[in-house]
Amino acid sequence: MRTDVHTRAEPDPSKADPHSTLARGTPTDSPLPAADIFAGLTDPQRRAVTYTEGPLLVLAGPGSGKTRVITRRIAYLISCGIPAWQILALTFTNKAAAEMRQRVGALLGEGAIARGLTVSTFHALCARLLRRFADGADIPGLTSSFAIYDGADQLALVKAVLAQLNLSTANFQPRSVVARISAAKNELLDAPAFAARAGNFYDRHIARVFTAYEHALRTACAVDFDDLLLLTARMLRHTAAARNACRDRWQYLLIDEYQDTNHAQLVIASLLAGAPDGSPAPPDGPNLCVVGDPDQSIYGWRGADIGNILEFEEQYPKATVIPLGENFRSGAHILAAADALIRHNALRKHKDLYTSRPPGERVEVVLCNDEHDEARLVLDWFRTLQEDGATAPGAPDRISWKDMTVFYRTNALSRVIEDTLRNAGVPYVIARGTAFYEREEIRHALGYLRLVANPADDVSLGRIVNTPARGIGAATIGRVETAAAELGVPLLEALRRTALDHAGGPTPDLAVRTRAAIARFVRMIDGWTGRGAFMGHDGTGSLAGLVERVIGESGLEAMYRAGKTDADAERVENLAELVSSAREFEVAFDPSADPASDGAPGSAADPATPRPPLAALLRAFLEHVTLVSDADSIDPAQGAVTLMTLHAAKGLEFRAVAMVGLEEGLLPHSRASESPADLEEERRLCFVGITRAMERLVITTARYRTIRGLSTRTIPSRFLRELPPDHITVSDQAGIADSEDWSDDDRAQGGPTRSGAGSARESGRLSGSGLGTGSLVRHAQFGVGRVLTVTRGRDARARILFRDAGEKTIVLEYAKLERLDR
DNA sequence: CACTCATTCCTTTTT
DNA sequence: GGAATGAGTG
Repeated sequence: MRTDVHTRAEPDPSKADPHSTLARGTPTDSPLPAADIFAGLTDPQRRAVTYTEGPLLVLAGPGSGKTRVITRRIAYLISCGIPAWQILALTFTNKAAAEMRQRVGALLGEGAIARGLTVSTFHALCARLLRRFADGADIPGLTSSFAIYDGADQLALVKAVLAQLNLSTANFQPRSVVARISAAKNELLDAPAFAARAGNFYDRHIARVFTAYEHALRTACAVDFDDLLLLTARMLRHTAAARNACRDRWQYLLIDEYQDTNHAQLVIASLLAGAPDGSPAPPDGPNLCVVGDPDQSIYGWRGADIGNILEFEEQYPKATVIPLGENFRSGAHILAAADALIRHNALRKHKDLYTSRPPGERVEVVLCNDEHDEARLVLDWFRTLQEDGATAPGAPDRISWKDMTVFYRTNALSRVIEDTLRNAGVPYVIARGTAFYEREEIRHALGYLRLVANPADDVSLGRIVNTPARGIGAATIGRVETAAAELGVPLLEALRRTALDHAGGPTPDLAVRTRAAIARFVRMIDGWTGRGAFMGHDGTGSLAGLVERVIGESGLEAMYRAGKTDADAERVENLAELVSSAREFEVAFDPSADPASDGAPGSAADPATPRPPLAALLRAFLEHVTLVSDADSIDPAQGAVTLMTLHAAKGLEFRAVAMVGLEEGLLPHSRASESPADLEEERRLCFVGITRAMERLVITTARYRTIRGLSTRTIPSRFLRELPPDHITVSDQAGIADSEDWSDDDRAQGGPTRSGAGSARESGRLSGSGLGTGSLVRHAQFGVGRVLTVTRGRDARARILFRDAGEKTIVLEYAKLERLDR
C-alpha cells in the first residue's frame, strides 16, 4: 500500500469492514462487505479493483469483465470511505453511463447515487461545466444559455456560411468542410490557429469558412459538439475557478473506452487529473484510472487517437498496467477466430487472448448469392436458434430474440434485413436512438423550443419561421438576414424591429402584408417567452405544458392533422410522443445529479433543492435530446432481435451474432482502405463484431449486392481469408463456388475448391458488369436500346441507341441498366 | 409565395 | 434507391 502524502482521502482496505464505515454514513447506505465486492473476481481483476492510488491503465480485452471491474472499483472506493461525490467516471455513451450507474447502485444501494457519484459522458459533462462556468470564463459570445448544435445544424450553418462567402458547394463540399473544422477542433485548433497554419489555397478558404462559421455560432449563442470539448479544455486551462472547482471535487477519475479518446479529451482528462500547468499533481501521479483496449479502437475517423492509450505509460511514468486477457464471454472457436484476425494488424502491441471456456460451435461463414439470400439465411438461422437451441442435440437451449443481433458496416444495409424480418413476423429493433429526434416533425417542434430557450438561435429560427407556411418566405428572410447582419443582431431581433417599426425599420421595402405576418410570428414567440420574464409568469410552469402549447399554438400539429396520409397521422402521434418524453424527463429530472452543481457534501442531494425554473428545465431537456446516441436506445428487455452498425456494437454482447456484408468495399469500407492505418481500423471493427458473440456467430458475404439501385458483383472481404480454417465452417448457400475467387487456399471444411481463373478478370469490370458494344439493355426511362460505345474507369459512360428515345449517353454508375442479352 | 414534380447527386462509421 | 435541390405552375 502506498502512503499518501497529499490532502486527499486515504482508502484503506481495512475500512472495507462495514463496521468501521458506519460512523461515516448513515446505516442505510452502509457499503457492502468487501467479500461481496470481490466475489468471483480473478486475481488481475481484483488487483485492478483495489489499486486505487496513482495512475492505472487497465488493458481490458474483449469479454474480460471490464464493466464488472469498473463498477466494483467504484464500489470499493466508496467502501473504503471515499465520498461518492469525489468520484468521476467518464464514458462515451449515455447507455454505458446509465448501465454503470445502475450496476454501482445495485452493489451499494441507491444511497451512493444520491451522494453525488458522477457518471457521465464526456460531452454531457462538458456541457454542464460550460453552463456552470461560461459566464465567468470569458468566452466571447457564450453565455450559459447556449444552444448545442448537432450534426445537422452544423451542416446547415456551414452551407449558409458558404453561400454568404460566395463559395461554391461544388468546390467546397459542406460535408468535407464540416469534417475539416471538426478535425481541427478535435486537435484543439480554433479558427485563428487553423488560419495561421493554412498554407495552400484550399486551406486558406477553409480558414475563411471556419472563421465565419465560428462567428455565426457565437452570434447565435451556440456551440457544436466539438466545441463542447474544445471550449471546456480551454476553460479548464485558463479559468482557475473552473479548474480548481473540478479538481477539488473529483479526487478519483475513471475513464472507460480510453482508446477512443481524442486529443481534446486527453487534455481535459489531464487537466481534471491535475497533471499539466500549474497545480501540482501528486508525485506518483494522479488517481486516474483508464480502461480500454487498443484493439477495439474504432473511432480514428472522428479524431480518436489510439496513441493516447499506447502512450499512457509515457505520460505517467509511475503508472501501473494491468492486462486483462482472459475472456469469459465467447466460445473458444469464436475467440480463436478473433485472435487470428487481429494478429494481421501490424501496428499493434500483441496481447494474448485466452479462455477456459469450452470450444462451442465453430464460426459459420456463408456465401450467399445476393443481399436477399443473405437476409433469408440470417432469418432462417435465427428461427432455428429460437426453435431448436444453440447447442448440440441433447442439450436443448433455445436462444430468444433478444439475445440475437445483426451487425453491418453501413446503415444502408439494414433495409433488406428489416424487410425480411418484418415480412417473417420476427420482432426487431434498430439501434437508432437518434432517429426519433431526427424526424422532420420533431426537429420542427424542437426548433421552436430551441428558439424559446435561446432567442439568438438563428439556425432554429430559419428552420421554423415558415413552417407551417405563414407567408414569411425565403425572399423575405433573405432581406431580414441582410439587415440583421448589418445591425449585428440575431434574426429574431431584426424581425421584431421590422414588425414594430411602421416605417419598416431595417427593411422598408417589405410588403405590408408580409410585415403583418412577421408581427404575428414575433408575438407568438414572445407569448411563450414572455419577453425575458420566462413564460410570462413566475417561470415555473410545466415543461410538458410548454411543449404542448408550442406544438399547438405554432400550428405545427394542425398542419399535420390537415394531412390525409398515414405518414401525417404518424407525425401527429410523434408530436404527442414528444410531449410525453418531456413529461418523463421532467419527472426524472434531478438537479442535484448535475455534475456541475456543487459537489460539496452539504449541498449534494439536498432534498430542499428548489424546483428549477422552467428555462433551466427546458435547456436541460434540449441538451438531453441532442446528446443521445444510437447505442443509447438498445434495450435488451424488448424481446426483439437488435439491428445495429458495428460501431454501435462496441461494449455489447449477444448469444447469437450475424455479421453481414463481408465484402471488399464494405468491410473494409472503400473509403477506409487507402492507408494501412485505415485498413487496420476496419480490421478492428471486424474484431469488435466477432468478439460480441457468446455462443454462435455467422458471417455472410453476398456475391452480388445492389448498390445505389445497381446490382454489383462483389469481392469477398480479405478478412474472411484471415480467419483460421480450423475454427470456421464455410458453406456455399448459393451454389456459386465454381466461379468463386474468394479463396485460393484450401479450406479444411470441405469448403468448395475452386479455380481462381477468370474471376479476377471479371471483377475488374465491375461497373459495367461485362457490358460491351452490341449489348442489349433496358433503361428505366428510355426503354430498350443497344450499346454503341462504352468508356471505362470511374464514372464510365455508355452511348446507347434506344428504340424509342434515340441516342443517349448514360453514366453506368447511376443508371439502372438491365442487361437483356445474357 | 406555396406546392408539386423532375432532376441531380451522392453514399461510413457518430458524440 | 433516396435525399436534396431546382423548375414550373397555381
